[in-house]
Amino acid sequence: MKSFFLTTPIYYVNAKPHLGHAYTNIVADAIIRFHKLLGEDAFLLTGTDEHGDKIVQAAEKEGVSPKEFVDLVSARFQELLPQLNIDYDYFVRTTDEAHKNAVQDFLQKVHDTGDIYFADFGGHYCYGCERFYTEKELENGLCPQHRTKPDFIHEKNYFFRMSRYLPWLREYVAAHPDFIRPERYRKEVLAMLESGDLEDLCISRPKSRLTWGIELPFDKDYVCYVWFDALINYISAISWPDGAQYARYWPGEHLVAKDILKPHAVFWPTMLKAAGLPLYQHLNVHGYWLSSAAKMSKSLGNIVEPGKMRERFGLDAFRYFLLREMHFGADANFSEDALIGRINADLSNDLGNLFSRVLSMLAKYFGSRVPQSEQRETDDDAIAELCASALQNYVQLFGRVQFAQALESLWELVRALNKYVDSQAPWTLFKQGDTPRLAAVMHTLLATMRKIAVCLWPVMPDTSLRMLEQLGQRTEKNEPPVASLEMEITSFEGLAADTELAPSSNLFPRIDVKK
RNA sequence: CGCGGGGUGGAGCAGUUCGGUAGCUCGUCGGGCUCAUAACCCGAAGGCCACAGGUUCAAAUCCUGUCCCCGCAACCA
Repeated sequence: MKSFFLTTPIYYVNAKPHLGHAYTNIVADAIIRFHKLLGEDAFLLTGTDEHGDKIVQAAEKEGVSPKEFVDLVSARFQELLPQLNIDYDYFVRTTDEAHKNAVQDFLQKVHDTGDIYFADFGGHYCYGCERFYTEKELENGLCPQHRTKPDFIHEKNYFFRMSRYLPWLREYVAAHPDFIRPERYRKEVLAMLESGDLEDLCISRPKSRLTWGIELPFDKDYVCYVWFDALINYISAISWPDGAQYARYWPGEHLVAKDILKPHAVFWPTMLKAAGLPLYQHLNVHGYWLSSAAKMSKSLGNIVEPGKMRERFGLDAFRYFLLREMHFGADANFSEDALIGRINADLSNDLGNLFSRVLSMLAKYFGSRVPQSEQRETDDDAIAELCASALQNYVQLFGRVQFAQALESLWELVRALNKYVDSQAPWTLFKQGDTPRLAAVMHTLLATMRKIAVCLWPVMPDTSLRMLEQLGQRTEKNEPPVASLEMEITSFEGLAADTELAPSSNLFPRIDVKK
């Protein structure tokens, strides 16, 4: 069985989860389910990033130890996952012993090759940002974020000789168009690599300044700083270097938002290269949800709370909206009007109503049993052909993380079915007593609806199964409804005659817009 | 001249790689149907594709220049 491995970023635990986290998780879950639907052995990793100064400060503010603090917040992130129906396989924490050991192994390995060196470093350090600034970056000698004067600190630190691998990386990215996607971010990375602004990476902090971190294996007076800690979670969680899971699942792919493009597109590949490990297969980068055309932020008070959306509109409708509305990679606007618009137009009117009208006709004309189909005509064949091509596009686009386009392709089929109902006018066939023709039309409708329901499982897992149950299909909670989606493309069969159907359907009630 | 993305009917977007009748969804207006969740189907109005040049038989698409918006720094996916 083919294996598939996907990671979300590990979330930094000093803030409350919001729409962005929900989106990343839902996309990750949809991708994982898509691969399961293709019959693959898919593994989803998510987790929390728990080291650093800010954690210590936040813990102090709450009057608890750093360990107690991260336990609490990490749990809060983990609790969110079942609420969004995220089918993850492992939740990694950077405070896990296994992770710490892996980070130390990795550091030692790179140190042994001579790519980590110790050097004097002087710079303008802002304690608020927990980072050094160059002269150029300062504004009037002040930190651009905190508007405070940074301290000039002179200290020795460890550096990763990243510059050595940059020319190689540039070649690699140029030669592999799919490595970073969508294209816009690949271009941005290429520009970064060609700018010459990138240098070696400072990877340590002296313990005198920071203790809440992983100790360097080759110097007990230092802890590891950010990226050599955080990024390694992607392999520490699957038991690198010696575990069976690592052997089975690596290399996998990553899903991140655009704010952490550089670490994932530049630092991480060079780190892997230096340690002699295979590179990941794809870096999938998504954009931001904006609220009234502004970035969501606590200070603007335009935060969207996923929990509330779920309660009001249903989880699956919410998931559908997020995947359909945002063109993966680009920013998108979130508004309740847009959400309600999608629910009413796509889900209630097009899809829900299709199920409602067809199942209701089946109840009237065939006692809610799948009729035997014998008399197929060219109109029916046209639907079967359209169905095959829509599914093929769906699979292809979904695989390229183009979810909006994939769903659009599926909806072309949904709309075609509504049209087909009108053009065939089963109610007229019924009045005329043309049972063979009526049976063929109804069978064509049901068979296509079944395919649509199957395709939607990654996006709307619960509703997909509900649709299939209404079509008399046997389903298992949280299991892919078919063994292989690809087989569904090549054959139009899949619905046995005489199967008992639901007498009626109301999958997505319309949302009344009060004026 | 820092780098990147974007500017397409009222709204949101696709199309730009490899030039050839400007497309989709929503909204609006008119009609049809009656199986259905006041839904579905058909038709119509509405765009000098940011602006100015250029290449070409032909440009939203290629080239040059200009203007405007957004990221690359932030509590943040």
